[in-house]
Amino acid sequence: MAADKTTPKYVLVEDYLRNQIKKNRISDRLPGERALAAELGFSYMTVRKAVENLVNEGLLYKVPTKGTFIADQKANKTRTRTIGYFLDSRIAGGLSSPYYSMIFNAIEKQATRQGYSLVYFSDSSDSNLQMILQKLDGVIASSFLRIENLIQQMKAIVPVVAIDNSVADKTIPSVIVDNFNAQIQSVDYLCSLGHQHIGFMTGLEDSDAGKNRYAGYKSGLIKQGIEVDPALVFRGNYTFGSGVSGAQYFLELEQRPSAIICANDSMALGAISKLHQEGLEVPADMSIVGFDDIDIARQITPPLTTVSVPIDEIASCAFNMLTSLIEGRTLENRHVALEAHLVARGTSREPAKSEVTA
Amino acid sequence: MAADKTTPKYVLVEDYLRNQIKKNRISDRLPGERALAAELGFSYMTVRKAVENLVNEGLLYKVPTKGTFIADQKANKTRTRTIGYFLDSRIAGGLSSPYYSMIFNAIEKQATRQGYSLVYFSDSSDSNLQMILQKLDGVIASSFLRIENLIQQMKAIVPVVAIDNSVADKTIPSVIVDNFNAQIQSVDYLCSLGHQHIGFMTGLEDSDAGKNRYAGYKSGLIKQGIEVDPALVFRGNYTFGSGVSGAQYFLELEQRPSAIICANDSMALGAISKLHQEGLEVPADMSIVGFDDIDIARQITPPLTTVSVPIDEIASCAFNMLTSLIEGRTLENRHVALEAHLVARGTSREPAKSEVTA
DNA sequence: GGATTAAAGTGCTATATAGCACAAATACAA
DNA sequence: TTGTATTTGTGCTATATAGCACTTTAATCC
Repeated sequence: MAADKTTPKYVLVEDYLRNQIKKNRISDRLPGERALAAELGFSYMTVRKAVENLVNEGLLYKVPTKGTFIADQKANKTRTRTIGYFLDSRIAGGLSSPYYSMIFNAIEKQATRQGYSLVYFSDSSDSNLQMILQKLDGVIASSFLRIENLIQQMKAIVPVVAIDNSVADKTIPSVIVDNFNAQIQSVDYLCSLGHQHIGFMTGLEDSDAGKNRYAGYKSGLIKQGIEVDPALVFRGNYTFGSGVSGAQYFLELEQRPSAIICANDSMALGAISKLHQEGLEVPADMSIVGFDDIDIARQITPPLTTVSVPIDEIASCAFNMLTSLIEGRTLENRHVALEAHLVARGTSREPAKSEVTA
Repeated sequence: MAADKTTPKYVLVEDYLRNQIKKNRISDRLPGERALAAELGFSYMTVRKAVENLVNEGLLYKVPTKGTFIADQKANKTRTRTIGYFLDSRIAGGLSSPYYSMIFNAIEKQATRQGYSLVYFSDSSDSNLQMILQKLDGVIASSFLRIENLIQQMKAIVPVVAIDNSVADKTIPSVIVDNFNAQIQSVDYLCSLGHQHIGFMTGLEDSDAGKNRYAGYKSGLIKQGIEVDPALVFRGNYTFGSGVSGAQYFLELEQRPSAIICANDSMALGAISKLHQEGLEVPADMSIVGFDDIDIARQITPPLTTVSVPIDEIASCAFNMLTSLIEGRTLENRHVALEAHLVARGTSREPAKSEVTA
C-alpha cells in the first residue's frame, strides 16, 4: 500500500477498508486484525486503531473473540446512543396511563443500564418525525392499527420494534403478550368459582391486544359451555371513566352479571369505584377481574384479581432486539409472544347465593 | 492507585481524572500525558487511551503541542435541540406516579410544539449523567433536597430549571407552586362546611412542597382558632398505599377526624379505597381532600375535592425559561411561584350530625 | 461416531520504545 | 536589551512484544 507522507497510516487503512466495503469486496466479516496487519504491511496496533475508528463511525462492529463484521447499511447512520419510545398522542392520557408509564419506566431502566438515552415522543407530524429520528438509533413503538403507516415511515430511517401489538408488515419485529390465552384464564378461573353470568368490558377496537382479549373472553365462555350474550359486553376504551360507565351499564341490566372481566386495570378500578358508590361490595356482591397488574391493582383493598403482564420482560426483550438491529445483527426470533398469568387476589370469590339459585 | 483485577487500567485512569475534575483539583489544564503516566504508575499508552475516552465524552479537549484542557462544557456544546427531564430513580413509581406522568406529558407537549425532543432520565451515576448531558441542551429537573448536588453537577454542563421545589443555590431558576396558601384554602373550605376535627397526611419530608403543604395545614387551623393536634397527623409518602395506611390510622383513633386532608391525590384515593372497604361512605361519613388534581381525581364517583395544580402552566413556564437560557438570554424572573386553587367536588360536605354535636 | 484435549484464531489490555512536528522556555551571544 | 539557538515539553504516530479470556477448529482417543 502506497504510503503518503502527510496522511497517517491508520487513516490509509481506514480508507482502504471503507473502499473494500463499498465495493462489496468484504461483505460479512473482516480478516482478523493480525491477518490484516500482515496483509497490509502495517503494525497490528495501527490496524486496530483504524478498525476502531470505523466501529465508532458505525461501519463495523466487533464481537470479542469472534471477529469484526460489516454493520448493516442502515447502521451507517451516525450513532447517538439514544433510542426513542413512541406512544401516539391520540392515546388517552399518554404516559399518565398507568400501563404505559410502567412500560416506559421499564424501558428506561434497560436503556440506562446499557448506556442509552431514552427520548419519549408522541407527535406524528412528518416534520417532527424527521427531526426526532435523526437523533435516534432506533425506536420502540407501542403499536396500534392506526399508526402502522407511521411505523413504516420510522422503519425506513431506523430500526423499529413494536410492542403491545404486532404490525401487518411482518418484517417489523414485535414483542407482544398472548392476550387470548391469558383472557381465557380469567374466564376459567371465574367459572371454577361458580360464575356463569360474566360480563366483559372491551378495550380499544383498533388493537389486536383488545381484540384478542375479547376473543379470549368469548372462547373461554364457549369452552365452558356458556353461550356468549352480547348484552353482557360493554364497549370500553381502557380508561377509568369508561370503567365507571361500564359498571353503570351492568348495574342497569335486568339480569346483572355476577362477575365482570375488564380488558385492563384502569377500567376495573373504575368499575370498583362505581360499585362502591352504589353500595355494592366487591367481591361479595360482584367479582371484578382486570388485566395488566398496575401498581394500584396491588394496593387497593381488597387487591385486584388481574392478569399480570410481564412488563420488565417486554421491555428487556424489546430493548435487546432493538440494540441487536441497531448493531446490524439479524434477529433469530422476530416475533415474540410472552405469556401473561392470572393472579387471583381479593376482588373475586364465588357468586352471592342469590345469583346461583336464580 | 489501587488496581482492580476486573477493571481495565485505562478505566481506572478515566475515573480518577473524572473525579479530579469534579472535585476541582484540576481546573484548567492536565499534566502532560507522560507526566501523568509517571504520576499514576501506568504506561504512557494506557493513560493516552483514558484521556482520549474523556475527550470523546466531552470532558476534555486536546490542543496538539499545547496540552489537554478541561472543556467548558457549556460553551463547547453542539446544540442538539433536545432537552431532558430528570426524575430521580428513588422516587417511588417514577413516571408511574400520576403527578409526574402528567408533568412529563405537559413538558413533552411544550417541547414538541417548539421543535425539541425530550429525553427522560432518572439514573444519577456520574457516567450516565456525563453521557446524557452531552446530548442535551438543557434539563428540567423535579427537584428534591436529596438531589441538590446532582443539580449542581448538571448546571456545570447545561442550563437547568428546577420544578416542584426550588434549590438552595438560588442561581438555579425554579418554577414552583404556592403550596402553603393552597393548603390553607383546603382548611378554610372544610371549616366553612363546619369541620373542626381535621386530619392530615403528609408528603415526603425532603421536599419543600411537602413541608409547605404541612405548614399550610397547621397555619390554616391556627387561623381558624383550632389547636393543632399531632395525633391528627399521619406521615405519608405520597403513595396510594400510604393513603390506605393513613386511613387505617385515622379509623383507629378514639376520636376520628370528620375530614382528612391528604398532601396528594394518590394518598386521597388510597384513603377513599380503605374507607369504602371499611363500609364508610365518602363524604357522608368522612370528607376527603387531595392535592394535585390528577385525571382519576375527576373520574371517580364522587369526584375528588382537591387542590388543582396548574400542570400545563408549570411545564410551559419552565420550558420557556429553559429555552431562554439555552439561547443565552438571562431571565427576568428566576423564581416563579404559581397559584393553585381548591376545586370543591363530591368528596366533601358538612360533617355527619353526630360529629358536630359531639 | 462421539467425547475430550490441544491448538489456533479472535479481540482485548498493557507496556516499552522510538521518533515526528510544533510550541514554549531557557541559555547565550552580540 | 534583543535576537538567535538550543533544550524541554506537548500531543501525535508507529511498532514490537506479551499475555488474557474466550471461541472455534483440529487432532486424538475410546
